[in-house]
Amino acid sequence: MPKISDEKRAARRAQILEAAWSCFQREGLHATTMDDIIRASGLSAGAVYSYYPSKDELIMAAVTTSLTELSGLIAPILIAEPPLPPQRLLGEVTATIDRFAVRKDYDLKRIALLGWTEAQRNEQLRQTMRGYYAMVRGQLERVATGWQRAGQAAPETPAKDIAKLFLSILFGFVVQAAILGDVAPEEVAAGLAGLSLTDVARAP
Amino acid sequence: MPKISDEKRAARRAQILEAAWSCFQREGLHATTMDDIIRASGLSAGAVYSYYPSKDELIMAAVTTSLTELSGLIAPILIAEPPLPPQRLLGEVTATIDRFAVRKDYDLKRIALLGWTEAQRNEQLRQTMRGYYAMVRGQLERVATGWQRAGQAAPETPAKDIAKLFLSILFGFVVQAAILGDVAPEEVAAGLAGLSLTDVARAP
Amino acid sequence: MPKISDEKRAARRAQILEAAWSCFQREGLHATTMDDIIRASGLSAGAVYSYYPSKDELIMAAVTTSLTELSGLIAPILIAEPPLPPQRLLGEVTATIDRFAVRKDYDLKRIALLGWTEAQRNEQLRQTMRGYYAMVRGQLERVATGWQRAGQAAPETPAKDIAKLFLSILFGFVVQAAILGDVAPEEVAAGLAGLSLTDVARAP
Amino acid sequence: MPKISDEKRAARRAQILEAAWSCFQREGLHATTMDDIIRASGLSAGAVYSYYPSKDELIMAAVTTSLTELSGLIAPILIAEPPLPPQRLLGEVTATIDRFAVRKDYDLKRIALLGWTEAQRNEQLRQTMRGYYAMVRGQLERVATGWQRAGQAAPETPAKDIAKLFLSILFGFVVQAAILGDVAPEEVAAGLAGLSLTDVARAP
DNA sequence: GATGAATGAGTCTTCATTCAT
DNA sequence: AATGAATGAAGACTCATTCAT
Repeated sequence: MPKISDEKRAARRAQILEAAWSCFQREGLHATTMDDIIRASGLSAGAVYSYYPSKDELIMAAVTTSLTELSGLIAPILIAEPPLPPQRLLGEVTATIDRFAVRKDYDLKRIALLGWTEAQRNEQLRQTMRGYYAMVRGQLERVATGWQRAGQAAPETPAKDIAKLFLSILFGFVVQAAILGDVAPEEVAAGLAGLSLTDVARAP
Repeated sequence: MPKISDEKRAARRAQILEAAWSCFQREGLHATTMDDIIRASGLSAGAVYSYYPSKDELIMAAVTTSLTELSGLIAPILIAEPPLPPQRLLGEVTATIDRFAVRKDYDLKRIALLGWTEAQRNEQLRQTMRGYYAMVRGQLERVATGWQRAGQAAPETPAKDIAKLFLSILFGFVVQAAILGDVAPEEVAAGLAGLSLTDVARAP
Repeated sequence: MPKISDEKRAARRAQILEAAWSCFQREGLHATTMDDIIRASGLSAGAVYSYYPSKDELIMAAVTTSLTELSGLIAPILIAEPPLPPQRLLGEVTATIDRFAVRKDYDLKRIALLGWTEAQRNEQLRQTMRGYYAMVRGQLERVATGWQRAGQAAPETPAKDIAKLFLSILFGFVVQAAILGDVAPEEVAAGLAGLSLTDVARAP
Repeated sequence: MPKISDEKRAARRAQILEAAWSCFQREGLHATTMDDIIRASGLSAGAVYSYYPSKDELIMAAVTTSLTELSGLIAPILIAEPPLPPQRLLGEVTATIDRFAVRKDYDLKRIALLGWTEAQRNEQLRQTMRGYYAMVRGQLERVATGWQRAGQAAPETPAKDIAKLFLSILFGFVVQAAILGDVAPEEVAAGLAGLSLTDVARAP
């Protein structure tokens, strides 16, 4: 076989990653064997290893790629100017996360949980993840400041704290949906609205 | 040989569980070997196996015991009548979670993440966990109803949604603290206050 | 496609052999991978395999070619009539062996050791090697007879034994130079002279 | 099983080493698989690995143990005072090497060749080996000085050169016996006598 | 003729579990 | 009851070789 084209190479990598995702999500990162992935990918051991030199690299790729792809989808929502009001923003972002299971056998929420757990023992992954979430939290902080300006958040509360609260809600949505399974984006959004008291309070 | 007393037996089980926690949290559930735990416990392989017949049982015990112990600490806060107002409740519960970590070599947040991940592939654990969190959410729903009665939550929002939002915040606090590490209980509580707009709105 | 010329074919074979030598000597016969050789040769896997159909063939070629090339250099020294006296002959032959190593990335002594070791498990190589060394020993026997005629060796000693001793010295020089590294041709020659006692004994 | 006695432990190690020797000598160091050794030892994979933590350690042990055991046998011959005359010494040492196949399936000469080859790529082994042979050569130098005092070697030749020559003969005997197989200790000894010319020269 | 991606049997090593003492 | 040596199935990864292009 002559040299393979770059697209074909990328397609093969994607094919392997797809297989890895599907196995990881079913069995977890460490309980998945390379053989599982190899069989799922439809390729041979050697082929898989020629694209990803070790199981660890595959794990890193599976997790960071998820992170990056999700990032691409969420950023536009966070960047919108003026920012969406709290409940709307929450509804949009959680819906995006929920919808992300674009590919068959791929559920972002499960992968996210796996990645968080793995980050506890994989320093490199931990760093990458921290960088990524720090960035998201930065964007949320900007959004929070916008809310304060728009009278949608208390001005005396540090925007950073609002960002932390909001990020918690997002993370928690992922966990709750993954484990209990009965949480819809609208529900958390409604819950936040219920706790905000905005309407109630404003109704003189 | 004389039969071992029940207390001694319980003490041994605790000793092994302690060892398991410390290893699990450092290495993760699957990357931890029985040998790690055996060495950490200071007992022999045979002894450990006579108390926990398999690694899976040990994993189950480590996770469910955490769940139960935490439950015992949080229940009183949720049960208080009348319920604490939203921000206070959040502050109390997260602080309890945070404090629970103090025990040497034991960090509830890490164990929780491990447990959630494991629940994805262990049906029995998943059921146990669901049951437990469903109960917590039930309590939260009762609390939310209390808030609505007290004018601390919008009455038209389903109490269930408020409970879901609140549980998300708790889960998310655990994740954010485990990964980013720079989140204090007061901060998320303040963030919620900032988003509630209660004071602001009520001002005029 | 045009058939490749015989010279070009021979040049390619030499190029591959050169690459193989350089790898073998660095890593040993079995720890060298075909990929090492392929990369060192600058050719493709397919190309290398079209010249040498297997790793074993390449090993055989690397070892026997060395043997043959060395043979070509040593034969003239052994054939000289009348034969050089013992110490001179030893000096010349070891110097020739030593000099043969100069070629970049090629050290005959290392290759010889590899070949000897491989001959222990490769029957074909063992036969080839035996034939070759039996021939050399035959030449040495002729030389020994010459020495006896010239009064340079005891006439009552079987010439064959002298040949065996002499071949041992040569083999041993290779080993000692390869492992200890601090042995010069003149030194072994001088050592033999010292043990010969010729001058001393003849003195009175 | 309770703690094993030290002797039993040593016996097991010996049993594994024996198995390793027998395989190494048949197949060579790298072509031997751990599975070969495991099967030959009659133990399980885990057991073998609990005594020798890696194949490399086993190789090191196999080679250095040979070196040490041989050392114990040869040292007394070299230390004798006054030293045996050259031919006798050569005869004794080569005979000792030859006889060394104490154990079934163990041939020192083959192991020596394997060790020398391995030392080319294993720095640790190379160092160990150098130290060992440097010591032997030191002893030979002392012997050579004795010969010179006794008029059995030319006094003007550096004793070191005589030692180098002698060590070459020993190494070469090993190689020649391993490859050509038809060399007896007496023959090399006789060959050296024939080259010494002692009797001839002394005749008049 | 040449290329180099793909194959898959085979390698070393680990580790949950057992059981003779 | 307790010990810890032993088991052996299974895991990650390699590498000689092939063959579609």
